[in-house]
Amino acid sequence: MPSVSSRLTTTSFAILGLLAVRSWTTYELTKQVQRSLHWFWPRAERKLYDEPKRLAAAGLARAVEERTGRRRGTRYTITARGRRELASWLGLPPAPRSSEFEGMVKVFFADCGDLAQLRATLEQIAAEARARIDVLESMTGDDLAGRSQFPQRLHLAALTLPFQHEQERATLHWAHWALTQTDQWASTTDPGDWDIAAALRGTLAGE
Amino acid sequence: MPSVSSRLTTTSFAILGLLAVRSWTTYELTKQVQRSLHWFWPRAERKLYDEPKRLAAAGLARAVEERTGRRRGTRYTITARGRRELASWLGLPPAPRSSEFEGMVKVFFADCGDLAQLRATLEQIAAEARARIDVLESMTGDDLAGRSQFPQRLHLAALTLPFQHEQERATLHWAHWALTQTDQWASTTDPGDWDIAAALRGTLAGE
DNA sequence: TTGACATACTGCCATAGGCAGTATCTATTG
DNA sequence: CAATAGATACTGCCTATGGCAGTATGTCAA
Repeated sequence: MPSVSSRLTTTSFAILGLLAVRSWTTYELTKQVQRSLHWFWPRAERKLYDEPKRLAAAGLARAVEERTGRRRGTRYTITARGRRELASWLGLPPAPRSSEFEGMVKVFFADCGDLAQLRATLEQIAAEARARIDVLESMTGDDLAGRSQFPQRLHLAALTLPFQHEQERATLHWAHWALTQTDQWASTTDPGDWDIAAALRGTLAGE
Repeated sequence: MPSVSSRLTTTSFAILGLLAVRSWTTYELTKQVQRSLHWFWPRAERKLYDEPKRLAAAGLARAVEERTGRRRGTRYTITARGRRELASWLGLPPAPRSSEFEGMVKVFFADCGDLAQLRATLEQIAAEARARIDVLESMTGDDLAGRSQFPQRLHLAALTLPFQHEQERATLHWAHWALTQTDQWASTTDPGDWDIAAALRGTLAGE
């Protein structure tokens, strides 16, 4: 059991937010995080078993053990104090965005490998963005068709989904652009006649 | 001293990549990560003192102690084996992108707070994106003006900078759009006459 | 009845974040 | 010349987190 004095983190409040929507078992929480939070606050499944315990220890959630036959299960529900802490937290300035993009690390150091590797990486970046767009389109289609999980929160989904779509579309567009640009490269250390300055100027102009 | 059997991580290869460009002291590495890698592979400064040691222990980098008077310093240089491992790693498929966006967590759970908090969060998201655009424009301007730190790698900067610009512009654009949409909301739980379906349809159309 | 999948959860170990601290050099200012 | 601020250099310590692998039980279809 984690110490009650452990501090609350963004993950704590993110899970509190889900508990504010409804009560969940930890297994349900892991599924819901995968479906929603993962887009902008990804967390390891393993830790989603610990966090609700920490919230309960801090008095921000209540844990109730359930049984299905001999198989135990714990259901977590937010407390009034948890709602107040969450409301307070929402009033604090958010931490800066941060992004982990291993594919971009590979592009950035492409000169240590060969052109086929760089292009394969770009193809993989494009494929992942495409797959994510499919998932987002499916989710948005469900919402439009009235199959929303939480209809009373639809306006919030309508606020956040556009951002995710835009990020994935921008990533797909960039990967395609980069594939086109590198098509004329002689090697990863020799871009041939590629107009670097034009690419940089295009960057400033927002092309 | 970390165990030689410790596995290599994306961070290991990212640091190897910087060592492939030139040799660095750890303090120089922390500054360079802040300037470049941080955009797509942010890492805590504290750990950037450990990682080169791990690379040296694994035979992928060489550490040479220097002295300035009585103040010690260690300079790290990539080894031939390190270059080969880096080249191999570049041929592996990249891990999925992931993003931590605390501001979006707050937007997503805005119904637990009030409208002023939501709008303040959106303003802060916009302010940060704007600040980042300024930094990126300055970097791109330097590159265009021939003040590039590594002119022989300019083609790689011209490949990766457009992506960063686009991400920040898309974020700024979205924050402004969200501010406009929420302007007509009665509260965080009542969007008034806001056309949710139109917003969702706009999402699919890429508006 | 069996096997696959769903549900439920933890131990363990490594990586990573972050705060705070100590140490020394350099340059500027009074 | 002395003091101060900033740059350079680094580690201890503690918590948060990722991830693998494992055990356990229920449900359903073949």
